[in-house]
Amino acid sequence: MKRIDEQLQELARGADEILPEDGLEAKLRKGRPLIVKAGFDPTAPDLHLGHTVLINKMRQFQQYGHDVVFLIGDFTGMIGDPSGKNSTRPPLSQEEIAENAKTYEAQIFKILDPEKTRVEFNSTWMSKLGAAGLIRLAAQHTVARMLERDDFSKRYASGQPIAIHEFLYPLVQGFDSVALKADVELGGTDQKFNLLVGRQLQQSNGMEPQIVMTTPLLEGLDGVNKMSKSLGNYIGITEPAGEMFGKIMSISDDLMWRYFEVLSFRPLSDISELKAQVVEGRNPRDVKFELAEEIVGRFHDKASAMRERQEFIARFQKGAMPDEIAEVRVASNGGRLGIAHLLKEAGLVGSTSEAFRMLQQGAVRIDGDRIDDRSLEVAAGTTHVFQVGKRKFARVLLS
RNA sequence: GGAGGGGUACUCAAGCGGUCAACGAGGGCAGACUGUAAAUCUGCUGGCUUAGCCUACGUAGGUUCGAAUCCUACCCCCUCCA
Repeated sequence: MKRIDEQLQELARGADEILPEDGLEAKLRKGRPLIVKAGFDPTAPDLHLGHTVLINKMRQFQQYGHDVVFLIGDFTGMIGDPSGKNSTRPPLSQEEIAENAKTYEAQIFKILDPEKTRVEFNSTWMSKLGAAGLIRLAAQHTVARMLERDDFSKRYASGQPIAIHEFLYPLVQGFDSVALKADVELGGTDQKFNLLVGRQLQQSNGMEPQIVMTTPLLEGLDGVNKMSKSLGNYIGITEPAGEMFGKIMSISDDLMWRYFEVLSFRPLSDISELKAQVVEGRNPRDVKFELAEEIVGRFHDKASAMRERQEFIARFQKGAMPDEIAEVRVASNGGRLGIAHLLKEAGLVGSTSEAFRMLQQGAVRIDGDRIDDRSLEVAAGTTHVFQVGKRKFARVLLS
């Protein structure tokens, strides 16, 4: 096991809060592998880089030799984390849960070591607990403490309903820590309350309370809002290599350092070195290349990461066409086809109206030559590369 | 149960009989500049058999030469009182 102060420094990296502050060091000094728990929702996982901040943290613990538990909250899933929606989710079937767990594994094992990761389901112990056990559990916490949760107190103050079962969510999550004898629990900043309930329940059960570590919500591509699917500012970890590379390259220089901190596996010392190089005049773009290559390499492989880098240079620095352009067959009706319709049929624009707009704005190129003639017709039997904007290409065979 | 307010394009939000495919802001897209950065500037942002048509302002009707704007009914949201 590595030296404790080195562990501490890297483990604290990018973490939002560690509670209590000096608790982690005390735990590490025990000199045994710690049980590190992080819980996940059992609904169909479609992870993006924002989610991986937490998983990366799990990986770090794993690398330092700790016992990392990937906990799938199949029991808690029935409750649904309180959000004011005030509805109980229909429980997922055994099959669905198993399937979602597999999907999780396929995604998280790009980061975590499958050999060293314990995957658990909280229904294992929760379904054995029974009604009596649940009542005993509920007896260990008070309404006043529940209402400390920001979400609850706001709703209570403004007269919004809080269903009783919503109180069970933090309790069950906390009980998971009791059942697993967790030393550390990781979660997003929004989980802070739930994580702290775990501490309290462990104490009630005569255990030493776990350390709570929260990871920040990662900013999305726009650098302002949290990365989320609904805002469209995300990088999904199953995205194609080219997409992923391009998206990382499109982030601002400032944001790049943030991503380095929480997404890169490189030690902090490397990152300080890179920062120093940029101050000395190194082009930040080249540093960004390194980040993009590392991330793409993680979720695909080294070879495709390098390929995407070459592709990127050729395409955007030298203005070349991409190597691989999707081929599309488009049927003309009677030997010719108007440019607007061709672009629509080829899927480069959403409507003919949009095609006309793009033409007007000078966004359309045929074989690299800009065209703005909206009445242009293309003869059948020809093949050309059509381009709309900087990134949409199609090789169109007009028949 | 009673009283009032409101539903407009991706979002927020003007308009309250014609000049409204609908002000403005955000977002998005495109162009310029670049490092496909960021910032900035400019334009666009319903559809089509594209320079003219068609469909759109909660839903369905009605009044009118003409309605997002007026009337009726219905649906849905919010606030206050009980």
